[in-house]
Amino acid sequence: MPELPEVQTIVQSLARVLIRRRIDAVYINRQDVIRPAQFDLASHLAGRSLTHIGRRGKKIILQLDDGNRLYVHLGMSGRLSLEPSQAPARPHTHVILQFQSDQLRFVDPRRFGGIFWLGTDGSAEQGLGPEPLLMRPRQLALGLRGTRRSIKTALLDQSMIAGLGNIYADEALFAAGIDPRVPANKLTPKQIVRLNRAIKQVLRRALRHRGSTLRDYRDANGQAGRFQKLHRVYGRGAKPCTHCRTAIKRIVLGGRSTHFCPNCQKRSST
DNA sequence: AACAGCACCTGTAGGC
DNA sequence: TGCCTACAGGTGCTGT
Repeated sequence: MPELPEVQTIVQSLARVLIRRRIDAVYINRQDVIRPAQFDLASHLAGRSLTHIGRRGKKIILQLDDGNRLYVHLGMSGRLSLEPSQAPARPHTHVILQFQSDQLRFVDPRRFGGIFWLGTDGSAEQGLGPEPLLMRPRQLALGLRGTRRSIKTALLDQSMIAGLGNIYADEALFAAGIDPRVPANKLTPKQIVRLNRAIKQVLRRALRHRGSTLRDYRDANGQAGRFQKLHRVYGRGAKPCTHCRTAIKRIVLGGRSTHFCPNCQKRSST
């Protein structure tokens, strides 16, 4: 479900409320969303407070006052929601952190997400490429040079760039005027510069609109995002391109649906 | 050793 | 209404 803008939006709303607040209790309804398996999360969290909440790629990183850290990955359907303790818990609420009068609830119907204990030494960097908002064209060029996969598929590879997902990969390629099927190592230097700029531009705009809500994404306060209204290609198959009116095409690349304008995003464009 | 393909899960929307 | 299929903001494993 959530990509960088959605994750960042959640992090911001959580940080505003939870920093320095004590975790009074922890309720685990499903142990198997916690990694490592069998890890006793409750006893490591109870009585602690949060000193920092941040993000790396799509991981939400929580720092505790005893120096331990953990991260939450939301997978496709995960949510972190902050609700009054007495509010009824929705189905698939797997873990609850009890604060004074509120609860932070980890809800994840499909269970592709999870809660990962890092301890004091674990790193959230594992397998992650550069942060797209900080990325230099040279870093992008370096990564893309080494793969013949389609540029779309390459952008979804978190070790290439950390934080893009299916929506923002498609939107960035549209903004850059690049055909998603082009092999990554065939992009010209000019296209790479343009793509790097397009990625940042799309992500910043999405952040300003608090992410995209297609079906069930909500921030920590239950608010939907608004950026879906500004999508130019994602989910717009057969609709007219906002730029040239050509019908947006939907194809499958690397097993993921991919949307693009066959006129604005040409293989041959430089 | 890179890469395609599939598995992991549940919910929902659309066709008949 | 009910049954069936297709599809969904992601990733990790498998075999080639």
